[in-house]
Amino acid sequence: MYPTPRTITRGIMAGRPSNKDQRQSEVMKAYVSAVAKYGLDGTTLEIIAKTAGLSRSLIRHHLGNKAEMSEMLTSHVLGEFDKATSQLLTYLPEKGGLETLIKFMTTPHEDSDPELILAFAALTMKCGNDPRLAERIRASIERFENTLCQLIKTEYPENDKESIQAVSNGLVSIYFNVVSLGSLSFSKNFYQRSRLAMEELVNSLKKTPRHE
Amino acid sequence: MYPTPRTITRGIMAGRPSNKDQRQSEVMKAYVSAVAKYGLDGTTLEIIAKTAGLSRSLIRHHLGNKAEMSEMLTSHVLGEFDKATSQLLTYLPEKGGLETLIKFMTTPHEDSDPELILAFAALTMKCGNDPRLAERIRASIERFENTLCQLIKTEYPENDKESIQAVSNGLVSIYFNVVSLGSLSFSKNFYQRSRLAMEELVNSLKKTPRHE
DNA sequence: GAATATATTGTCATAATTGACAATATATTC
DNA sequence: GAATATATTGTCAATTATGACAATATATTC
Repeated sequence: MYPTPRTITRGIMAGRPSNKDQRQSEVMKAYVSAVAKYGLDGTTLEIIAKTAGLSRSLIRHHLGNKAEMSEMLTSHVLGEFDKATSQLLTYLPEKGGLETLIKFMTTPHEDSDPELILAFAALTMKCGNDPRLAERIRASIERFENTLCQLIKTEYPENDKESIQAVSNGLVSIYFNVVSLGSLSFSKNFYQRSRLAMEELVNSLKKTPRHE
Repeated sequence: MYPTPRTITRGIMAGRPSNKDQRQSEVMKAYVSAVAKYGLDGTTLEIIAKTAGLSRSLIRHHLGNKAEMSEMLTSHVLGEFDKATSQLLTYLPEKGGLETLIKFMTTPHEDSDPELILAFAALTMKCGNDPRLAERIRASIERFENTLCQLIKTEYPENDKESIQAVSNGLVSIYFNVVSLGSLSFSKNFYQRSRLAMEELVNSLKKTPRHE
């Protein structure tokens, strides 16, 4: 039996220090990985635990039951996606602008970025009966598109809003497509075609004559 | 107990006529619907049965166990996708060409076409550990892209292969994106942007001067 | 109507997934 | 070292998904 009830706090801080925050981020990383591989429903607590190298019970202790974990995953994925979107605006101009971004978007990666997008996609396919989730995802995608619009506007200021939005939409679509089909092991030509498509989209905009 | 063994055939055709083929196509339709809604792993035999209006046991009788059903689903989805691709080549030119196709691809549908693409996408996300499946899907997508290349070549014959392939890749990407995000209930502007992006891609090609 | 082949329904055992919580271990304050 | 708060591990019951197959119903040939 339980020796003593342990809910009485005497106002003094004592006891083993909590590592809940660290564990949560560890588990979330594993969760995203697992969802990218096995899908939202295909991901069991057992799989998450194994991926994270922790026991299932421990995960339950730190993160709650599966419903609560799903909610956390949603917030985590959308949050990370938005964070990446914001960083675009901050770091991209000094890194080489659109050209660099296109190169990045059409290069096969093995780091965690694609996993995030795949988890994002998995969430997207799950909001048929969840209008609130749909609204959140829509908002994130629109933020992404709008951020791209700003970047495009910086390099191609002469163009009207509609054209820039169309190009932005095209770039985002091709990027999502590249990531989503990443596990199909396409040849380099596939990525080459995607990159060319992005470039042709951007080239459809009016170029500003450079100062000399 | 079973009254008599029933495996002895006397060479004469008798017995209740089989409706296995019809049942299979009914179940496959329900299966695709369910996968589009609940994902590949989220789709249980129970859900399929309910969607099809049949009992789970009956489905098992006609279609086998879940592994066998999954294999059938794969063949069915890829087959239907390829069939649609072939029909493009046959019917599109007489229906108005690329312009009509772009309009079709960027119009929100509620029929079974998006469900098929969503099931296709669900399959795609499941081939991380299944190189053979990946190969089949890749082949289907490349057939789709190549078919589109032929159609583009017909209307824009002056362009080199690379440009046409890039445009084709872009159109396919945007189309997949539109369908995949279909459940997010985007505003009409979203579809408008996607359509404009497709049009700008096509307009990036050299136009052949028309005969007068 | 008898024999037969298939459709359809129903039932049961097993495995997988999960939720709840008991039990133990560890780090901290005093 | 005592008290305490948390981490970590372990166990068990409930639910669900599934496979197997028995039992019944129906349509066909003769």
